[in-house]
Amino acid sequence: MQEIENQLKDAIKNLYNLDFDPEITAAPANIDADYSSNAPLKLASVLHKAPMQIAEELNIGTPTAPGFINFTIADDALKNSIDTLDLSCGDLEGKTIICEFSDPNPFKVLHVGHLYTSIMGDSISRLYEYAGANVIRANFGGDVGLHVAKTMYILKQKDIKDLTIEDIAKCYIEGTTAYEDDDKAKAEITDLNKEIYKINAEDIHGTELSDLYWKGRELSYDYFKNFYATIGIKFDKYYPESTVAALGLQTVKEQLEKGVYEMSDGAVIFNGDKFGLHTRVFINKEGVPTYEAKDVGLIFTKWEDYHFDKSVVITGNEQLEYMKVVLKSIEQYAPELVKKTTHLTHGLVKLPGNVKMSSRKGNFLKAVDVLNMVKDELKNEYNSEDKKVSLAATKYAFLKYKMGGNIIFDPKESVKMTGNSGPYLLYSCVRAKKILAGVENIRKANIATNGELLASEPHNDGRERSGSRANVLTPFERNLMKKLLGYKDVLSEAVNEMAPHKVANFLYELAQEFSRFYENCPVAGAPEEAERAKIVEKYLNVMTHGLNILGIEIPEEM
RNA sequence: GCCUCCGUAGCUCAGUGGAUUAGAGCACUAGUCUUCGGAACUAGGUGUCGUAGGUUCGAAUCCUAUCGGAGGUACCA
Repeated sequence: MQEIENQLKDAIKNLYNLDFDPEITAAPANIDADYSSNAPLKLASVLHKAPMQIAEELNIGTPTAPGFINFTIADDALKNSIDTLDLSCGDLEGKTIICEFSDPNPFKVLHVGHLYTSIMGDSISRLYEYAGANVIRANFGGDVGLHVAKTMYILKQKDIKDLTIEDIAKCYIEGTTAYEDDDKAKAEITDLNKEIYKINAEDIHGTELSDLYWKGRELSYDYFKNFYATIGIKFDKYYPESTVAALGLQTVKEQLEKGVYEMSDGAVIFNGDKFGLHTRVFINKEGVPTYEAKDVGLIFTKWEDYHFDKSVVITGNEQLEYMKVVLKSIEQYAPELVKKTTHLTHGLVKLPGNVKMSSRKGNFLKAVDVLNMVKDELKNEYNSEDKKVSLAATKYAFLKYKMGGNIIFDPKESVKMTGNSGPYLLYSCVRAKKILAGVENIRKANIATNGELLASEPHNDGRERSGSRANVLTPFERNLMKKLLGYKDVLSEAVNEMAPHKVANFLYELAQEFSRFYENCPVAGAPEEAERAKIVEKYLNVMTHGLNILGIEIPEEM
């Protein structure tokens, strides 16, 4: 494929003295060719010639109306390309990329949205690692703030001996209700909020309130770490909001004097209206830094810690314009940091019927609920408790979607393990492994009966020898091989666009090709055993590689 | 009101300048199996690509308008 591109490029250069990067794509299934280029159509307006004329003048491949050039690749060339298929990529070698995602708040439970962003963020991190970057997975969360005060307000009224995360979750819902419905509670929670800031900032221990706070905080972080471990994700760095709040506060105050931020109604704001954005509060009239100021502190802290080449922040869509305001304000005094920062957003996870989940109201799906539903399905339908399979099903169910739009998570549908699903991919890999094991067994049996030398000869069962079968690959073999050759392009697209779903969808299509090959092309013991085994091996390499980018491991059996 | 994103098959989604016929999965129907494991394969689609204009040799894809949905819109995150 690369050779075709180079040949075409040279032909264009020689004939028209033009530097042009032709696009080569896989030909559509109903066309009798393997690859195709639309270069003549693209060149038509530049050269002021009819596309077909250009296609013919180039004298390469097969010119086809209205101006495509089609290419058919010979079996030997195809085999050679498969043999030399190289998956390595060093585009981001030496770069440091900090990837922030998941961002759960202590004193709250992890819901399905956290599961989604965690899986997505990890996969994007893996894409960068594949490209050679040093990736730091960062996790930012509010260990101080109103939500903590709301939870603590209820928590301190109760006499709980062994505090659990469920207690905390329940108290948060009660606290939010009290805050919204009861003015007296609201005032107390506001005071409590300031008190908690103080406990945190001055590291106060020994009082009833501070002990409860530190206990709850520790419990939350342990709970997060345990959960991430069960889904196979590890963060390199936790940034509790309290650790960046001071720097944020200080920075905003400094820039207030320089006129970037302004006072309004007793609060420090950034007037985004000037930039076509909206205005937001960075320090509220109580003197407490809001999330905005903390994000200012965070970006500078990240820079001090890592001197990153790129900083990716993944959050929900609802923070899109919020983040624009924050970044626009920072751009006024640290434009180089903003230039290195990319904000990626994902949609909400909703229940069928477009029901929005709300942790404040308590009608939501917890992250662990989703894992359990998948586990139950696997147990009930396939009598299996394989953790790799249930995790693959969960991860793939989220990763196959393009990031950005809302996801409708139907618990019944999303746990299915047929069709375009993680287990389907794994199943094809397990089959591929069985094939290779079968081939190996035959080889061993041959050694036992014929000795090492004879057995190393190509397998011969009286029919044609495999070496004599050049240029008669079946369509099933050809399709699978061509698909395999398309993997690298998909990978580089996925890296550039930070789009794991492209890898996911490619792997599914690849697995479909493999299944067709599997149904139609026997390997072990067949005359074509040697070259087919090579294809299967390559398939397994590519699948292992791609699934690794999705954070999915292949089991031995299933 | 203003800003951002989305609208593709009954449902959930890919495709975002290129191929006479816009693709997958789910669901539904009918087949394939003494198999290298059936979590599989094959066959079955009357889709106003939200609507209307425009740009282009060519538009689901780009532009404009419009309708519908979601999110945001100063002291939550």
